[in-house]
Amino acid sequence: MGETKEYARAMTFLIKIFLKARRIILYGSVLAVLVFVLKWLQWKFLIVDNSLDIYIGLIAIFFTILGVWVATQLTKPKVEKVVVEKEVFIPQPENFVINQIELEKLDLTNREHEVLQLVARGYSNADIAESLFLSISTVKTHVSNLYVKMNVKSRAQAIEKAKRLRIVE
Amino acid sequence: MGETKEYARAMTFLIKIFLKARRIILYGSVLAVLVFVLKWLQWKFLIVDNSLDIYIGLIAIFFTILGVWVATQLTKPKVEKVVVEKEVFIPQPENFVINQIELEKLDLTNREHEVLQLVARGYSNADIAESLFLSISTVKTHVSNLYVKMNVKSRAQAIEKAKRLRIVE
DNA sequence: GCCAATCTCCTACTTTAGTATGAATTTTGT
DNA sequence: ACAAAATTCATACTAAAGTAGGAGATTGGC
Repeated sequence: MGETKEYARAMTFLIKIFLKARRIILYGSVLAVLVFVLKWLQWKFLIVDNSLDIYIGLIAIFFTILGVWVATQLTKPKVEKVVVEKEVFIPQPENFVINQIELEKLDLTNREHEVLQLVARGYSNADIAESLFLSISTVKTHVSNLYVKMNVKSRAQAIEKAKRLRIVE
Repeated sequence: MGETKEYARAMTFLIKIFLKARRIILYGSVLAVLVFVLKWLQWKFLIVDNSLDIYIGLIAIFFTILGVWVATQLTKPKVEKVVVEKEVFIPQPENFVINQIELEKLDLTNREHEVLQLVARGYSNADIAESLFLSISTVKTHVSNLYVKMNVKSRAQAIEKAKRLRIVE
C-alpha cells in the first residue's frame, strides 16, 4: 500500500465533504449578512417607540419566506406518477411454474437468482442496483458470476436460456 | 340531461373547493394560535432586559422552520406520466404461433423482425451480422430502429417484450 | 419515371456491460 | 467456534451496445 494512495483517498474524502458542505457554507454566509441587516433594522426601528411589533412581524415574514426558499432549494421535486394503463397481451402466467430441477442444476445462490429475475425483465444493472438497494459493482459481480454458472456470455443469452429453462417468470 | 345530474355536479364542485380551502383554513388557524404564543413569549422575554436578541433569534429560527414546513406542504408535485403495461391474459395456444396482431402493431420491417428474432435468441450484433451477411453497422441500425418502434431502450427490454408479445419464438 | 420506404454502410461518439482482482463482512453448516 | 460460502463493494480495465447523423443503393407501387 503506497502512502500516495492513502493521501489521495484522504483528499478525495475532504473534497467530497467540501462539495457537500458548499451549499451549507453558502447559506451560512447569507445568514451572517442577514444578522447585520437585522441588527441595523432593529436599531432603526427601536428609535421609533412601540414599533417592536412591526419589527417582529417583518422578521417573521422574512424568515418564513427564507424558510420557503431554503426548502425549495433543498427538497427534491416531488414526482407523482400518473398511471396510464396500456393493454398488452401476455401468455399464460397462471400455469407458470419455475422449473426447480433445472434451477438447482445451475446451483445459483439466492441473490444470483434474484438478480437473474430482474435481468430477465429487461432491467439494466443500474435498475437492479436501485431495486435491490445494492451498488452497481455488486450487481455486476452477481451478474458476472451467474453467467459463469449458466455458461453464457451475455445478458441476452442469459435471458434466452433462463426463459427457455423456465427458471424465471 | 336530468336536473339531478346538474345538482350532483354543483355539489362536487363545492366539495372540491372546500377541500382545497381546508388546508388554507388549517394554516390560518395555526397562525392565529402562533400569534398568541408569540405575544406571550414577547411579554415574558421583555421582562428580562436585553433578551430581545434571543427573542428575535427564536422568532427567526421558528419562522424559518415554519417556512420550510409550509413549502414542503405547498409544493405541488411534478406530474410524470408513467406508462404501465396492463397485463391481459389470453388463452395460450398449445403450439407456438406468432402473435401476428401485435407484430403488425409494431410496424417492423421484414429485416427488423428478422434481426429481432436473432436478438431474442441471444445473438450479439457480431453474431447477427455474420448470420445475415451484414456489417455490424447495419445490424446496429436495424437494432436501433426496432428499439424505437418497440418503445424499448435496450436489448434486454426488447427480448423481454418480444417474448411476452409472442412475436418471436 | 419517380417517390417513398427500405436496406445497406459509414464515422464518431457516449454509455453500458462485462472481466479481473482484491478485500471486508456476514451467514451458515458442522 | 471456525471454516466455507455468500454477500457486498471497489478499482481499473476492455468489449460491446447504443445514439446521431449522413449517405448511397434498391425496390415496389402509383
